[in-house]
Amino acid sequence: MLNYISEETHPAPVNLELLTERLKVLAEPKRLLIFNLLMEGVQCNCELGDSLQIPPNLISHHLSKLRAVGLVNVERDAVDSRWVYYSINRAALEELNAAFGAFFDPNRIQPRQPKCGPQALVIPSEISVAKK
Amino acid sequence: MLNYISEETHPAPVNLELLTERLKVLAEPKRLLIFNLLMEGVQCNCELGDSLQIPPNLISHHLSKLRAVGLVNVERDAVDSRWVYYSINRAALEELNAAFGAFFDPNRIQPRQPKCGPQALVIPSEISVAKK
DNA sequence: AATATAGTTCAACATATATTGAATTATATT
DNA sequence: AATATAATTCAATATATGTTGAACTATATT
Repeated sequence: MLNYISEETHPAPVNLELLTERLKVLAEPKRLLIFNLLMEGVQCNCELGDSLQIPPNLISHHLSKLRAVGLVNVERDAVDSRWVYYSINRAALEELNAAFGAFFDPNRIQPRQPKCGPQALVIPSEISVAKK
Repeated sequence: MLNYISEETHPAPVNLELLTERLKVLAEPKRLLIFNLLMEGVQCNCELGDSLQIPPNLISHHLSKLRAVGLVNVERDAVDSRWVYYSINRAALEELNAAFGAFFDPNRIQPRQPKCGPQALVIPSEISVAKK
């Protein structure tokens, strides 16, 4: 696991570890397609596999990754418990949306503050003069 | 490259291929830290490496990935072209934000529409009755 | 009780990519 | 001209993870 050591001097507006974890899971073509189908309310393993032409064991694998980061819920059919239904975890999705929006907010972009390069030698003194 | 074949029957609200590509690049701990620093206006390879305790060649590698998907811009120092300055591509970031927000919008979540499982045998006929 | 069904788990394999150290490029300094 | 500097490129390696086929679990049906 990575040491987010720069957090001390350069704090990010969100939990970077959690954000990375979730993005990693979502940044996979087939999982994003599965996620898209779940957004539409499709839920059993079989239908996901049929729609995407992916074998059920692979669907299982990808769903378990999505579950592991809390983005997807599971539920067994009350009548016939062989069927398993998957759904989007709305709270987790809202959390993800908020975190993503906060971290990748274009308004966070700051202009260059040169601490290296030729200008770094010049500008600091100019600033200190300007301040007085 | 994956065939986004389900696009026909289950269209996503955004270009999934581009979104996956960019998320893949961002879903890496060190790159997210680099990105965070760039948001603060830090830009040369050397300072990124110093802050994050990462060798310059590895910084180069990660920056090239970020550049490859258009999220980061490059510029050489006008006075001393040995220095290279990196910055966030604001337009790309705005595009990414919009796409992410559209795809992961919690309001897109639909209730289950059973097409398989025990209830699938019952409900369709009920619907057709209800429609008449 | 035997068989069928929905789904998961497992081990083996394939593939992608992060990491490392050395070599290279291009420019600036002495 | 020789050396130093900032950064990139390259080949080799390590690591993570998607994919596959077979075995397995649990429940339902006949």
